[in-house]
Amino acid sequence: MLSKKCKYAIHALVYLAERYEQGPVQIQDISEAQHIPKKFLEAILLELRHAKILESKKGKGGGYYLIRKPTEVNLMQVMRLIDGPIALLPCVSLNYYHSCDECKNEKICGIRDSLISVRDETLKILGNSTLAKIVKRERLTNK
Amino acid sequence: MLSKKCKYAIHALVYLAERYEQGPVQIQDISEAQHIPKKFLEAILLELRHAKILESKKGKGGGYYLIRKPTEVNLMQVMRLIDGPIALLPCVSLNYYHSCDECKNEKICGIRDSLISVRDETLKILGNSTLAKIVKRERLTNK
DNA sequence: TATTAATCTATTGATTTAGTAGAGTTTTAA
DNA sequence: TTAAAACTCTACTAAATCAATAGATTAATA
Repeated sequence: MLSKKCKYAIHALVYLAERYEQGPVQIQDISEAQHIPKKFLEAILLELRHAKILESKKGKGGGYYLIRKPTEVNLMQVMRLIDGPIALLPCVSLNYYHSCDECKNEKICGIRDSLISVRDETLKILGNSTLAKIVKRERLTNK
Repeated sequence: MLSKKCKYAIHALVYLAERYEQGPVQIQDISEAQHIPKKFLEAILLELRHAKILESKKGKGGGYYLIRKPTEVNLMQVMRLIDGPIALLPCVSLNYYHSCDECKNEKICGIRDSLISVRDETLKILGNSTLAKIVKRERLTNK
């Protein structure tokens, strides 16, 4: 399961993608529109800024805005950033690999194959789910 | 990520599948072979018994054993039992569904489509990963 | 220079995870 | 019939993570 934090991050990013290149959007605005606790959202947006997905502007007329194209930000990146590994076990993770201490021999472990398949399929779908596509989908459904 | 509990459960089941129809296996035995804390394993096996995957025999010569064929127990069942939902959000879960309180309209939510795809692909793979296949895989690799 | 809005540090309560302790019950075999 | 083996059940605990809050600070702008 995704953490609430991650879900919030995704919703905030989709909201900002809808307003791409339309100037900064205030935390308050996102918070109210997406029903995310303001202070919690602050921390999330800051993290996304450190990851160079967002940039911010202080003072009057300030706020947050996307600095990457909505076609270049996907769910895989966001989930890894906020929640960490996507794989179901550390020993099949690409970005957060570490071996299972219990397993004497990883090569022989019969459950890894399945989990590697799950990981690959999941990454394929999430990597393909860009903010642009999500926004497009919402606009179509809303018609 | 799977919990340790779930990983332990899978390893214990694979161990028992290797010994299918060969009589009860003691907790102690599984615990040592798979490096699982004995008391923790006790609780896990009990849960698997309540789920009618295992049965136990008390007293001398007792232990745990599979009461379903290794071809009829798969990772999907075990993960759902021990860790709960496989889906990445409650609102796309088949067995543990509940709506997101924040989302005003689930139909419009653009991220659900991707997460439904992830869920379906994951279920397909995990549902296909039976204990029998895992045991077979380990035996082949071990050759 | 007052106001607006992000930034940063720190803390907190609730929940989950991973495990432990110990008394109780059932079964078998000597 | 009784001792030992082995599962059963209840309760507890430490540590980590999650979800959120508080408050002081800094920067930009009109």
